[in-house]
Amino acid sequence: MRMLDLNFVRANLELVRNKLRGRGQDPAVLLGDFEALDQRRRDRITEGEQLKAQRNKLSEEVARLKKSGQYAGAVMDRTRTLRARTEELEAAAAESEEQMRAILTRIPNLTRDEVPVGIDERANVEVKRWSTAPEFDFQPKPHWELGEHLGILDLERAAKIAGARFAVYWGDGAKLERALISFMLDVHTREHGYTEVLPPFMVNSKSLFGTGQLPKFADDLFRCVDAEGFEPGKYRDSDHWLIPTAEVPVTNLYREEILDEAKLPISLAAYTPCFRSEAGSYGKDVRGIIRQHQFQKVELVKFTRPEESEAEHEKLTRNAEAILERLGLPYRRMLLCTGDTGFSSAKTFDLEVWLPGQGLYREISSCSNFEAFQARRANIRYKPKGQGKTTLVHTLNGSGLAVGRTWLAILENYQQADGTVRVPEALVSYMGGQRTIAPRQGA
RNA sequence: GGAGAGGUGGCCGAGUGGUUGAUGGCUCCGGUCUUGAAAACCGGCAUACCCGCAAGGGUAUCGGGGGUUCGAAUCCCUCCCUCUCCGCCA
Repeated sequence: MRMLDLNFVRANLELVRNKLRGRGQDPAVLLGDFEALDQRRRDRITEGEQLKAQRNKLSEEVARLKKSGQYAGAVMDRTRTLRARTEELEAAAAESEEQMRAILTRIPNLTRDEVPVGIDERANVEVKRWSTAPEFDFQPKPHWELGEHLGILDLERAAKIAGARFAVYWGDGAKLERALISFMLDVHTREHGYTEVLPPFMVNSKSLFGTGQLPKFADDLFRCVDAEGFEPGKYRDSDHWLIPTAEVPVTNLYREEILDEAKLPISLAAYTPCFRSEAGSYGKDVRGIIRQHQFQKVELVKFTRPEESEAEHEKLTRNAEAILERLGLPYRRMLLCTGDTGFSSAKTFDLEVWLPGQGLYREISSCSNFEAFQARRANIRYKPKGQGKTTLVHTLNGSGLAVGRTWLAILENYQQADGTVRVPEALVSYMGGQRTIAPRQGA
């Protein structure tokens, strides 16, 4: 189990080192003395296997002797003696393998060459901007004020029943969330060719390894208390973690499978809640519902042939943008720089929605091409026509969209001077014909 | 939770300690035949790693892990998953 292919890393060490530097990471820390470790590993394997070959020969000798009724005791004794030494070498080889595995599973994907080099979001590049930006003749409010005023967003009681970073939606607030989910799924399935799936909201650690959340990002996840704890390097079928995104269960649907080339590309759309511990983001985005332990999301996932993944990445990103456009929400598309691109991704576009209540753009979707990175970890392959060789597929995904952030973007963009909120035209039918969200009676 | 049955290569399915990485069938690939196709026939067809310029050789893998043994797909332990029955439950 590894992330980048060992042979590739070995043959392209300098490239890998450069790509790591591009991400702002120190190759020496991540790779250690790669060549020496690799050489020692190979020496140990070679030696151990030679001994095993010898042992196997002797065992065959025993069989031959016994078959012809001859005495085999002496050979059996020799083999027995070989055993201790063999086991030693095996253990040493296993130790080296583990060292290499630990290194490889922590190397992030190599970013594509067109990804701008930079250490943080300041180096991201704005690719496009789309707007029907609303003009306000009053001071627009942030969504938490609007939500509270309307009686549809209840953060206080959420904190009481679940703790900080949770939300309770009442009345039209709950209805708007549900309308958004249905709207997004309908557009993607009816117009963009995605198949809807409803996966489990918990996954095992093997799945989290497959998409790249484990081992490195265990702290960002909620893990259920199972009999077995978690130790990096040990991935199970039977433990339970809350999903941080539908990407995990949906991409892993085809883990350890060989897909039919005729069915590619496969496009799946899934609604799920997402759970994130948000460790390390204390004090960040504490107001409103920008950053929550639980939020809802409609996720788009694709499995493609390697040569189509770039084109499909653009299509997927356009599919996400279509939702923003249909809802009349101003946004811009950012090409993330090397340092801001996620661990598993080779190239990522973030879509950022305009939030007039706060006067800034906020990420509402992240669309990534993982190329073969996840496919290699999860072992998802297909058999190209004409060649016998099974090949890793490319995987992609993107939010289409984050529902909670869409919800708050609508509040902020469609607010009116009196604090009520207009319902975007595209959602009216999903809201049962309702055109305005007014303060909840009896709130 | 209790009792039982089972997990073998892309798929189906043999195999209960000794040239079994694994019979056979299907799919797939190449070829013969055909105007073309089908059928028929012939041949090929697992993966990873190690050694090697290569040819080739070696090691490991029969759900996962551990054990017994000179030797394990085959025996033992354990975990996971699937199926049947019972109980409980949304």
